[in-house]
Amino acid sequence: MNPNKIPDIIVGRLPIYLRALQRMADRGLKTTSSQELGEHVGISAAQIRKDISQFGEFGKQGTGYSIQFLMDNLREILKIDQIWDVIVVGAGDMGSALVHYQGFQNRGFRVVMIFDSDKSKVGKKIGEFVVEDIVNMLEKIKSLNIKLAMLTVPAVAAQEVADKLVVAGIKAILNYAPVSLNVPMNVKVQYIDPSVHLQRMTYYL
Amino acid sequence: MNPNKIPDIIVGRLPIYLRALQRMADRGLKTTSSQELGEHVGISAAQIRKDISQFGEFGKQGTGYSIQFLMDNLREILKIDQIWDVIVVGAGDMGSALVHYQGFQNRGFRVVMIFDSDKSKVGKKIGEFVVEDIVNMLEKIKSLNIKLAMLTVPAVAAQEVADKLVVAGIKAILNYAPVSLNVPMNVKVQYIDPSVHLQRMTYYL
DNA sequence: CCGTATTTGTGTTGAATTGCACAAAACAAG
DNA sequence: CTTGTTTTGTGCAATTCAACACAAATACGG
Ligand SMILES: NC(=O)c1ccc[n+]([C@@H]2O[C@H](COP(=O)([O-])OP(=O)(O)OC[C@H]3O[C@@H](n4cnc5c(N)ncnc54)[C@H](O)[C@@H]3O)[C@@H](O)[C@H]2O)c1
Ligand SMILES: NC(=O)c1ccc[n+]([C@@H]2O[C@H](COP(=O)([O-])OP(=O)(O)OC[C@H]3O[C@@H](n4cnc5c(N)ncnc54)[C@H](O)[C@@H]3O)[C@@H](O)[C@H]2O)c1
Repeated sequence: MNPNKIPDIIVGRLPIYLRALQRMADRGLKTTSSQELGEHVGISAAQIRKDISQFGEFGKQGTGYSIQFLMDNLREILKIDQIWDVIVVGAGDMGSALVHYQGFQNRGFRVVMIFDSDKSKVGKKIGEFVVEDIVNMLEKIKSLNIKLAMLTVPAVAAQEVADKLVVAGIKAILNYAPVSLNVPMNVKVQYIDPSVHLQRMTYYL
Repeated sequence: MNPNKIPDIIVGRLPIYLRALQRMADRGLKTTSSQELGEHVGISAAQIRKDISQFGEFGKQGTGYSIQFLMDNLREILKIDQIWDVIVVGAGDMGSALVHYQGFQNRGFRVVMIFDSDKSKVGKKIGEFVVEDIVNMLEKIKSLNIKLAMLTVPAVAAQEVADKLVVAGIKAILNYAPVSLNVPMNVKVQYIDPSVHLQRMTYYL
């Protein structure tokens, strides 16, 4: 693997490539080209080739890429050649949907626990999980050595809970609360806010 | 308003600024500065000033920005100085969560209908809505002149449903299905896929 | 085995984006 | 009114990102 610093923007596209490759593999295809992959994901062939070539030479001239081989390598690059345990914090509608969601399987993740502060929810079952009390969260995260969390608490509680997650050793937060989080530089945050996403499109209407 | 073409990347940051401003307004603040706003959203003050100045002069030297005034202008720029009707397609866990979600209020959107193809779901209530049959979707979208849709069907059905949405006149799709969509250039798509977002962070672990 | 078609990886160029720095405006205090 | 402080808007420089274009490698048909 190349020791050079890879731009975030390139890393951000790799999961998109991987997702498209997985769909091709599901349809029984064995090889593809930067051209074909580009048509699927809406990115130029040249850019795809350049992105992939940052990490090594995975294609064959004249033939293109072996889908399986490229997927294996992308998974390794993204460190999802393993299953990451993820916790959910906030056992409301969104937290429940995520716990029920079967789509993390085969994508590198597994929900292992869900936490809430509401005593009337603690102990209740959601899918196969029992809602855990947030007061035990730090201890559980540490003992299970969990690095990833999805945050589905109300906006007003999000920063406070994020602080707890950081203290517990969480290194990446997928934040569903509609608020920007303040975390140390070594902790990554990604945001999902449907209002923001919709607002990015209404400008063009 | 400046007639110049504004880069997508700038438009994409405006909703983030707006969200932070709304939170400041909720806390009773009246003015802010590019410096302060930047600390909240994790973007440099210079960049915020340059982004905002693409659309006009909304600040006062020495004082900063009136939060209310800047919010009003950002809403107008993003065309959310109105309420957009949005439909949900796919009445599963995610579709239900979106229908129940109160967070679209005050952000420019209102869910008005939810569709599904499963006859056993059609007619059932989800929140205050009755699930509509997807066979009536084209007609309903056209008669209500709806431009926005959130797509929460399984990946295998997503492209087919997206095609129907395009035919019906939908101009912006928020796609929750883990697949890239192929749509005409005049239709915008935004993607929400928690696996992709998580995969963008594991690289750095 | 040869000629044609395909497709990668990459050096180079060009475009887009960000960062820097400061004049000019606004305000507050005395 | 003057002086000192704050903060915007923006020209310019630096950096980052994307597009182009092509040599080199491979496959294939005959
Ligand atoms: N439901 C959606 O479709 C949707 C969509 C987009 C974003 N969101 C956002 O996701 C978050 C959750 O949404 P929701 O609809 O599930 O809300 P919800 O109110 O149904 O659930 C929030 C849960 O968080 C728990 N909680 C509150 N404070 C907590 C704390 N300090 N520690 C631990 N748990 C705490 C509550 O007890 C509740 O169970 C919100 O920020 C919301 O804005 C939701
Ligand atoms: N649940 C989650 O937390 C979650 C998270 C991320 C992404 N997603 C994605 O969102 C989508 C929906 O997820 P879900 O958990 O709600 O799934 P789900 O299976 O619970 O719901 C899907 C719904 O779509 C309906 N449907 C199927 N084909 C249809 C068609 N052609 N036209 C109209 N409706 C159709 C089904 O009847 C079902 O009601 C999936 O693509 C999933 O990958 C879900």
